[in-house]
Amino acid sequence: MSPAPRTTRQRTAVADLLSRVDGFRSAQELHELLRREGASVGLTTVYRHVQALADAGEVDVLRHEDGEAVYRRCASPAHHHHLVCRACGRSVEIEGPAVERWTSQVAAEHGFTDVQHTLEVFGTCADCA
Amino acid sequence: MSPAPRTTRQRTAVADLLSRVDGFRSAQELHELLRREGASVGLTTVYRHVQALADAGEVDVLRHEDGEAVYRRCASPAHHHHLVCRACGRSVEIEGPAVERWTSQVAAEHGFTDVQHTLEVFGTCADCA
DNA sequence: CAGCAACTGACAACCGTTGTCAAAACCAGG
DNA sequence: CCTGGTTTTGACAACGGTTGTCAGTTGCTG
Ligand SMILES: [Zn+2]
Ligand SMILES: [Zn+2]
Ligand SMILES: [Zn+2]
Ligand SMILES: [Zn+2]
Repeated sequence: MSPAPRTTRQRTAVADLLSRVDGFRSAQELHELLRREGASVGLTTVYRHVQALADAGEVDVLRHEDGEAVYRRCASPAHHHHLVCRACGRSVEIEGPAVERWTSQVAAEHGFTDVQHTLEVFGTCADCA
Repeated sequence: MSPAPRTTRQRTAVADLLSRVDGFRSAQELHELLRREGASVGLTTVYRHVQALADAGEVDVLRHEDGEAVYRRCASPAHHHHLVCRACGRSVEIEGPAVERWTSQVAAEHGFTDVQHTLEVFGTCADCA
């Protein structure tokens, strides 16, 4: 089984930052924020931790239109989706039981198995409008 | 205004291939398929046409988990989503009026404007299972 | 206080994609 | 048909986000 990860200054710094920040941020943005705070962490290391957290399900990942991955620590550990501001990245966790039902139903109708889905809603938030 | 694009061998080859192929394919896959058919087209040119078709709304684009863009000529010009096979790329166009209503409603509730959404369903199709 | 395994980070490599630009192909107008 | 200009093409280089490398550092355990 996987060995427990060590608690290093860098790991803590990345995890803490993700807890403090509101909205989805790219690895490079997080790297830059850390550098400004003085708690400098190598870019490679930021990538590693951010991915480890994603694998552990502690942060959510989604992709910008250009393919860049952005990360966010969400309040809910349960399956949910996001309403994301295009301008500032701020986001709201949303749930839609009806959508969940619909996706698995339509997939079954077409004989698909191992079904997953991605659903994100993008817009401009009130502050950015 | 934009000048009408010329009908060249390459443009026709890419458009035809997209019409014949069932499922989402990357620019590189399309390039390779064309090369095998003998109708060789430069990779750069494939990228250009595939993007032009996407801009014109004639093909749908979505992104694989790793960020690679894949393209497909869909039967319906109207807004729709996809049920995509992870293994072979084959896909079915799906519509969910309820989902459309739900997304705009929840976005409005949170004061978001200019709302768009992405929704794709991934699974393993019957043939690939 | 070892001593070893895990972690770090500067750097290079990777890969999909986009920019460049000279050569080739289209398409009027003559 | 030619011919001139405009568009298109494609080999190649550059780009940007991400991942691999590996020697040096750091936590942790015994
Ligand atoms: Zn905003
Ligand atoms: Zn869901
Ligand atoms: Zn399949
Ligand atoms: Zn929709």
